[in-house]
Amino acid sequence: MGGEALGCRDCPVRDRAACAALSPEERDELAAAGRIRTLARGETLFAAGDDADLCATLVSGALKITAFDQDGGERILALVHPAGFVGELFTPFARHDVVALTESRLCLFSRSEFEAASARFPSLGLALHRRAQEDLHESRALLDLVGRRSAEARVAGLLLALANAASGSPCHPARHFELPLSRGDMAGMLGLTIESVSRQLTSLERKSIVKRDGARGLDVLEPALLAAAAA
Amino acid sequence: MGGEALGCRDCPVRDRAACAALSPEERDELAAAGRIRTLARGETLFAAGDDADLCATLVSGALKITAFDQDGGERILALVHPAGFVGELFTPFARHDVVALTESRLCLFSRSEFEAASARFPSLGLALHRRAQEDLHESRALLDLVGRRSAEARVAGLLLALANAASGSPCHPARHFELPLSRGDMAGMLGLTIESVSRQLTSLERKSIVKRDGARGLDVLEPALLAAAAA
DNA sequence: CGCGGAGTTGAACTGCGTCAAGTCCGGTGG
DNA sequence: CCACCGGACTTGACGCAGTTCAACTCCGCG
Repeated sequence: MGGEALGCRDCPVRDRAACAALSPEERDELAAAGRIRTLARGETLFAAGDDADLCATLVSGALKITAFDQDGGERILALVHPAGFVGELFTPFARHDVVALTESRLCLFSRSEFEAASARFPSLGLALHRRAQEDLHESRALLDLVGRRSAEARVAGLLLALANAASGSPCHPARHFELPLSRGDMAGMLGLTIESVSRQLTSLERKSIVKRDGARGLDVLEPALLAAAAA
Repeated sequence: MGGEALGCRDCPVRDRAACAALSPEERDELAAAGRIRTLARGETLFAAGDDADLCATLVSGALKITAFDQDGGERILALVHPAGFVGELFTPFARHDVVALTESRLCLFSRSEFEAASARFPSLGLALHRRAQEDLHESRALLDLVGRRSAEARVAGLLLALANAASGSPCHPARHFELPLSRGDMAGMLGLTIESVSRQLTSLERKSIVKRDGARGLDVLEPALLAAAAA
């Protein structure tokens, strides 16, 4: 529960997160209500069914939002990247688990305080609304990726999305990056098995489209072919 | 482009739609900016790439939000039920097609006027935010349904969702209703083929869980078994 | 009456899941 | 330092659920 005070001045997401919509004075006021928390890889922020009394913006690292199908299989519904926001603002209980994929730093608020702030500062509420809309589009993009596409297309599409997220700029993929997801996580996102993901990776490697570098590193050798495979 | 004036007093969704958050005077003011439009089955409200200068709440009928994979296959990303809201508030272009599944009545606004109104009336902006959050949850629920579940579970889950939507109350399914979706639409939502959907329907019927009544009618004989099949 | 679109059904094919080894790697302890 | 272990990942063989392809039925409509 490491609760330090907030240092907004050198926050890496200070002008992309929801709070970037605030004036410096307003932000200071909000910061007084929040605190920093660090999550180790695999640690869960909150679980489905918990009181939804927390919310947070992600400062660094990566989170997953997961559900479980009756037989215990994990389904990943969304990834959260830095500057992303998590927490239920309108429902009494959390609907899904939120778990750190890598060591992560969060800017944590009590939900009631955050709601009060977004009522007081309309620009904050608007920024959150915009963010919810983006989450919706990402969710639909994932839906599109997972529905009725071959295993190769799904894996290629996910790698492309991760490469785009890894390079700061959203439209050209990073040439080299570390996968934040285990094979099991990828399988859970794509609705495949671990084995299928692994096979598709080796297949993409045999075609010289990507190259694995250790368990988690990845080189994108042919971005165009990767995009084509994702079609 | 049938543009009548708005008659909010006897609007069937007057206390469930976003505008229900407004006071009567505020609503009158908003209504002055909007107009009613009727869409025939199959007619499209706007298409991906269009300027996003329109938004609307659905008064009656049903819409689908669709994308197309390269080879022309249709993927349905979401359904819109009465009181639902469509339109991009934060992006310059529409991302997806929006098409009427059945004859539908919409309450139509220009986007700029609607944005102005939601800036002027914070409760309207908040109601839209809440609605976006609900859409997000629905999208994730669909993601969960479509990922790694058997064809039977997907069809059963969709029928259950449609039955719940058809009964006004969201938690007990209607015993009899008309499917707003064609087989092709269902297949497009679930990531299956038309043939698979058809087979699963006959299978559910053989198990006496549902009963088809003409091309579109459906009786839910055993809600509990249907829910079990959707697990 | 004949046409066309939507739906159903059947038979054969195939991509992915399942199961079962096997490999790689980091950590722990002798 | 090496030996051993366990977890994450890879690879192979096989079976099956769902796709594909191809009739065929049903029904509304000109």
